[in-house]
Amino acid sequence: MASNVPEQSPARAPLRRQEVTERIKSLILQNRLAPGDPLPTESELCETLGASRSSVREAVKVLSALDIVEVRHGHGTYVGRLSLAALVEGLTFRAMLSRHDDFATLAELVEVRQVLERGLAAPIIGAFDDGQHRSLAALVAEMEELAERGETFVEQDRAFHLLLMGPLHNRLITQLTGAFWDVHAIVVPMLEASVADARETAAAHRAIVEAAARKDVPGFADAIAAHYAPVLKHLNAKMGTVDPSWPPA
Amino acid sequence: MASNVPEQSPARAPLRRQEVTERIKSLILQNRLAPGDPLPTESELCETLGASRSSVREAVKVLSALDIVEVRHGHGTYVGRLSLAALVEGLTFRAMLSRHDDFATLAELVEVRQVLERGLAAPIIGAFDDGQHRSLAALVAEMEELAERGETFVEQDRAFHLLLMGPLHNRLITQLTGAFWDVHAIVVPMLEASVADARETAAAHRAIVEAAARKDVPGFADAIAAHYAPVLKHLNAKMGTVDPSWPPA
DNA sequence: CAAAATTTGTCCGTATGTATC
DNA sequence: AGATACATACGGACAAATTTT
Repeated sequence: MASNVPEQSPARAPLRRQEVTERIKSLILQNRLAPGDPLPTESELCETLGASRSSVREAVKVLSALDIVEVRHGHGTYVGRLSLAALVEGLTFRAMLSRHDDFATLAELVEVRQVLERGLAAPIIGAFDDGQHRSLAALVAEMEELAERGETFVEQDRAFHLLLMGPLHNRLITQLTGAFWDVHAIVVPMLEASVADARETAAAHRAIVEAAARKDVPGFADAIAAHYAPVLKHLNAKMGTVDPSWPPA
Repeated sequence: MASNVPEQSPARAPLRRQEVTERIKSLILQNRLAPGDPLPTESELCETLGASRSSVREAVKVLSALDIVEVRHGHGTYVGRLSLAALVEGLTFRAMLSRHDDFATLAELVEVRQVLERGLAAPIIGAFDDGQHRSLAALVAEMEELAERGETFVEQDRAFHLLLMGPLHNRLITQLTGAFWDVHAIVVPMLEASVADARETAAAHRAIVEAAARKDVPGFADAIAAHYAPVLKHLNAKMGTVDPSWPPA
């Protein structure tokens, strides 16, 4: 059960690409660069680091996948936004791969989202103010309007949950919320697991806002649970379901 | 090689590497491969996908960074373990980059860990049984023994928190716990932010186990809070601290 | 508008290191 | 130890995208 830290059996020659990767990271750290700051060009990195262009490029691509670096074709290489894009891509792939047997991965994801929001009930309500109330109420109104017309409201839904977390001033929580939501939004349509009734979902969001406005912590937690309950029920009901017609060519 | 179809305006030709990346992912999905299953060799992928080695290699490196693919030098390419290694690397880098100004990133990380464990108090206690009690108590005993000798116990600490989450049967929660813990363990030593007193930490873990054994949900949540409180206090106290002597050459 | 300069993207050929039989 | 299969690394050439002149 060793954690994923150095493994040094027979001191093996470190791979060239790995060396370059680490040195680029050090370059950013030691120069205290910020997202958007320019990095040396490929050829400059080749000279500085004494590596071929192939090695440098592969290293840059790895860092690009982690959003530590951002590459713009014909323009240059820059420090990345350090987002959780890699988490989204990894979890999305995992969910799609496990989908054939069951929907366990997706259900686990929903559980985590629920734990985060329920566990943060007290601080969320503590920081709940009028401005936030108005913004959330407006989003819910949009949801209800769209639901009545038989339309969906993915954008409003995402904004709602992010806005709920915003006042906590914890960027990691906000980004995790967004990341988990993104995975869900990407995977669910591919499962053809039609979402719950839109009106029901809109009503659940309204209940969350109202509980928060009442400063009712247990009520808020219950409203969160009620919001996720139909999703979890639906996923658990589809366990074992297989759609052999997907993915298409 | 002139394009007989002049691509006009917004529809930009997708990059070769991106195409290859997607097709390798599709290859895994459509063939329902599992972690450890072998993938075609580089040259085979070049033929199948009609791309050069460079493009294939860069694509494979990206997938390797996400642990969707695993490359063993001189052996072959295989489906990866789909771990959260990319999350660990990304968060670690972010924490080290933000360290110059403050310890906000690390503090946010600790908050998330706390929310997860506190929010899961009820299900954890619901699934708490004798075997788990013995395992956790044994770990705590080791901690106390090591603390008395003035030693640390990172391995026992990591195992403790993973064991706490184990019975929930939610792999995502378990992996997130491990990932967050890893980031913390990697970053903290680099900050020279000396950890709290080992005996105090061991005692906090014992309090958690005892509350769980009593089936005392609020007591468990309080014990979790008491466990993280000194860490958060310490991080907040160091806000703005800068150690110009790091990193070394 | 057009050409040039800069930078990343792609391809090829070759040589080397590594693991397995 | 040798042979084979595979990934790693290098260098050069040209294509594509972007900005500047």
